[in-house]
Amino acid sequence: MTESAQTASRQEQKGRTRQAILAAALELAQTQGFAQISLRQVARHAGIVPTAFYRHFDSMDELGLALVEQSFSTLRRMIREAQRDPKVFDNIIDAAADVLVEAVKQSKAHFAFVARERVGGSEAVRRAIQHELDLFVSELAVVLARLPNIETWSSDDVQMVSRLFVRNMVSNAEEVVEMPDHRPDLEERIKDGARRQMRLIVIGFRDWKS
Amino acid sequence: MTESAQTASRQEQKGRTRQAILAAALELAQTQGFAQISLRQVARHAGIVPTAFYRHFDSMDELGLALVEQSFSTLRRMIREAQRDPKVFDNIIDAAADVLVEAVKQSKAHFAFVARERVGGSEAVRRAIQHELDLFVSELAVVLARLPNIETWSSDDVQMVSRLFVRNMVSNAEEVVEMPDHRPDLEERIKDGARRQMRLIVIGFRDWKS
DNA sequence: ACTTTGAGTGTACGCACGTTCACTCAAGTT
DNA sequence: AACTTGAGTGAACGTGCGTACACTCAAAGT
Repeated sequence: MTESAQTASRQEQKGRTRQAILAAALELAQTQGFAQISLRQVARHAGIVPTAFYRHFDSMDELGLALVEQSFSTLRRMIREAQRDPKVFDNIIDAAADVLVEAVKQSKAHFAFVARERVGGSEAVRRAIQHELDLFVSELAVVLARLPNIETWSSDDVQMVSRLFVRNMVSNAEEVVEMPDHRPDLEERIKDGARRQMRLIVIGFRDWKS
Repeated sequence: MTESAQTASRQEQKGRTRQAILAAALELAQTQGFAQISLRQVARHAGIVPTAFYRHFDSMDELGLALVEQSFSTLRRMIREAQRDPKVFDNIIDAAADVLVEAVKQSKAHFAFVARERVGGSEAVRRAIQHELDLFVSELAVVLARLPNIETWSSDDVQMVSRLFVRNMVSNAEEVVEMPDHRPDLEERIKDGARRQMRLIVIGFRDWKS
């Protein structure tokens, strides 16, 4: 990449190339899975020479970790925005199902990456994703604990419900990822399934405690 | 492998080598994931020369499919045996949790393979696993439908509960797989979690239908 | 006793890979 | 205007890969 845009402060350009690498890796990972793509493929797709890759990441593993970070920061932003919506208090379940499907649709590639590499990736990437998911369970527990009905539960119980929610989120995200594009019927089905499952968890939990 | 055992009818020997290849692939897949191991690695580990591999499988993909088949036939055998145990009728939930943990512990490698390649594998392997899991949902639905309490439910409802059970089974299998060896405390925790989750599903479902 | 069959061997090939190294040349600094 | 910095280049290396091909040599078939 001798040139790339006329707007080019040095660090701007570096950031742009970095993003190009991330985007290239994410796209390639879609079809073959991140674990099986090569440094040279990524470089080629990003329009740089293999050795230039090292100016941005020490190894493919570090690229993977950067993608994990990017994926979860996207997710966190969406959750934070959704929390501002007052309907969350009325009906957390429907809101969560909507957010889930919307979020996954909007950044399918990131979710696909996380879903795949969570179990299929390298040791380092797998650990990073598991750590982020654990964090996410705790964060969601905090949100849930503030909800009517739930605010009286013990924090252990809230934690477990949160874990079940996240587990279900992962499962449903996998389904949305595998879903062919432009099939609103399937999408509605998955949303509906997610809603039912979450309701199930809440109801089952409530009744079983009594 | 010029020789391997003195008992050697030709097809016996071929079968033995085939098993050696399958075992080698399964073991290697444990650490790195099946998708990233090479034909040559498998051959080396199985004690044959790379070209001999082709006498048994046309490609690594076909080897993967064979492993899928092997994994699920192991699982099916265990389920079939467990069904003969009368306690299944009294308490399908505890029985299922026991079977799950026992089965996964006993053939950890196969479960690890399935859990990983279900999302991380090649297109062909992924599809094969998904297909087997779909089959399994239907088979389990048949078993469930015969159970007291459940026998009055609609078949759609039974199918959905079955799907949730299987989804949970996959999640818990993943956990057992990641579990370090010789930690009966963790094992009991996972079993307990699985039991609670299944109870949750059943209770939630029953109460919500009413 | 002979021929046929086919699992396993050994060599050799072209290819993509990760990484090294010395380089260019524009942006940023003095 | 001269100097420094560092993102991107391009050639070269050693390695492991999948696969082709000609082979050996016992078991199985006649």
